[in-house]
Amino acid sequence: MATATSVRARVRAELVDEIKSAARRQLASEGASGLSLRAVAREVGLVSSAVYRYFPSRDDLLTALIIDAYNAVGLAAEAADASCRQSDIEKRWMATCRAIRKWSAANLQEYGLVYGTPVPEYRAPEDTIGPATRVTAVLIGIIRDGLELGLIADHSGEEPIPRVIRAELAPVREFFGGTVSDDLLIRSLVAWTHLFGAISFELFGHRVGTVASSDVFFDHEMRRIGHFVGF
Amino acid sequence: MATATSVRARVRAELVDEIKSAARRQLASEGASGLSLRAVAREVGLVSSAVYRYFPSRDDLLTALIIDAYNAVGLAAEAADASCRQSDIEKRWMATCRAIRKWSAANLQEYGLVYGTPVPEYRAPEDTIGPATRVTAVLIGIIRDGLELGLIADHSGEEPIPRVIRAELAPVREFFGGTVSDDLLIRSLVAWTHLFGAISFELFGHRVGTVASSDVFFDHEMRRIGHFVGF
DNA sequence: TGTACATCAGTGAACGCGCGTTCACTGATGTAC
DNA sequence: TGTACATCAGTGAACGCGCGTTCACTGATGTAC
Repeated sequence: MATATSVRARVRAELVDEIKSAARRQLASEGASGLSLRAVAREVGLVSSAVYRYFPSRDDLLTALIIDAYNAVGLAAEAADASCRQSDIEKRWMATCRAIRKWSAANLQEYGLVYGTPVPEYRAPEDTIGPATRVTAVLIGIIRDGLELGLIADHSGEEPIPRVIRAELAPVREFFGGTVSDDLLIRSLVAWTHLFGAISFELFGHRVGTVASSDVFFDHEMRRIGHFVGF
Repeated sequence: MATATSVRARVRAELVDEIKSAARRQLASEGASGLSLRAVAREVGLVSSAVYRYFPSRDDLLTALIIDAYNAVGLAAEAADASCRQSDIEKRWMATCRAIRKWSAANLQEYGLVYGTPVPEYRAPEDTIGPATRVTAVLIGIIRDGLELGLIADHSGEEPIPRVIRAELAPVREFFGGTVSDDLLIRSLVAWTHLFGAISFELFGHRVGTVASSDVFFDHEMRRIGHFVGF
C-alpha cells in the first residue's frame, strides 16, 4: 500500500533528522574533527552500526551537515532580503548582512564547517555546490535589481582594471546573468568577501578587545561597504 | 662547566625544533585535529613518552605551533615592509599584503590554525598575544607613517559615525599610539579585515572557479582597499 | 482477505587500530668538592 | 685531576579509552498474488 510505504519513509526521514540534529549538537561542542558516529548513535539511542542504515560513512554525515549549513544560512539570507521592499537596495543589503551574521554567531561550528579551515582529506562532493551558492544568489539579486532600477552609482573608470582580470571575471559575470561592468563585478566580489571576512574575524576571535560582537560597528562597516559598491 | 651545560641546552633546543618541524609537517597533511604526539614521536625517532621531556602535553605543542605561525607571518610582513622606501606608503601596503598572502598559501594549515576555525576546547594562552599582534603592528606602522608624512587623504565627515563606536575604538586608538581620526581608525580596521578575508576566501575555496589564486586580482583588490584607506 | 515471500531496521560481537598520559627504570651527562 | 652525587634524556610497558566499519543474525514491516 502506498500509504504504508510512506509511513516507513516518514519514520526514516524523521530518524535521519534526529541523527543530523545529534550530529549538529556534537559539532557545536566538539568541532568537526570531534564528530563521531558512535557518539551520535549513542545520543540517538541506536547501536553504532545501525547508523550505517542512514549514512554510509562518517564523511557522508559530514557532507549532509555541510549541505544543511549552506541551506540554513542561505535561507536566512533569502528571508531577510525578501522582507524588504524590493526597491530599497541598501536596506536589503543591510538586512541580508545582519541575517547572515546572526545565523553565523548562533551556529558557530556550522559556520566554521563551511567558511572556516577546510577539513583535510575531506573533499566536498558536487551536491554542496548548489546550496553553497544560495547566499551569493541573494547578494547578486540585490545588485542586479539596484542596477535595473538605476540605484547603483557608476564608478567605472575611477580605478584602472588590469586586462587579465576581465577574463577571470567571466564566470562571475555569467553567474550574474545580466549586463554589468567589470568594475561593478569587482566591487561586488569585494563586498561579498568583506561580509564573510568581517564575520570570520569577529567569530574567530581576531577582534577580541576591540569591536568584537558590536552590532553597531558591524552595521557601520557593512553600510560603508555598501556605499563602496555604489548603493 | 658553563660550556658543557650549554651543549646540553643546545642539543635540547635542536630537538625541540625537530619536534616542532615534524609536528608542522603532520599539521600540513592531517590538519590540527590530526596532530598526534605519538606520530610526531615516531617521526622524530623517539618513543612517545620521551616527547613529554619537551612538551608537557599535546596542547602545549599546539600552542608552540600557533606562536611560531604568528611569528612567521609577522616576520614575513615586517621583512616585506622594511624592503620598501619608508615614504612609499602604497608600495609598503602592497608589499605587506603580498607577503602575508604568500606565506599563507605556502603554509595553509598553519594559516588555518591561527586565522581559521578555532579548535574547540582549546584556549589560547597569553603568550600568543604578542606574536599575534606583529602583523597588525606592521599595518599600523604604515598608516601612521603615511599620516605623519601627510600622504593619507582625509575622508573624515564623508560617512557619519555612530557615537557608540567611538568608545569601542578606544583600544584600537591606544594600540595606534598617535593622533588619528575615528574615521581613519575604521578604515584601517576595514582594510585589515579585508586583507585576511580575501586570503581566507581564496585559500578556503570560496573563490574556486573565479578569481582564485589570481595574483593580479589580489593585487587589484588590495590596491583598491588601499585607496579606500586613503593611500 | 490470507498467505508466502522479500525488504528493511536494528542488534551485538568482533576486527584492528590509534590515541594521550603515567610510571618505574636505566644510562649518560653534568656539578661540586 | 678524581671521585661521589645529582640531574637529565630516553625506554618500554601499561592503563583506559574511543574510533570507523563489517558481518551474520533476528524480527518487524511491507508487497504480490
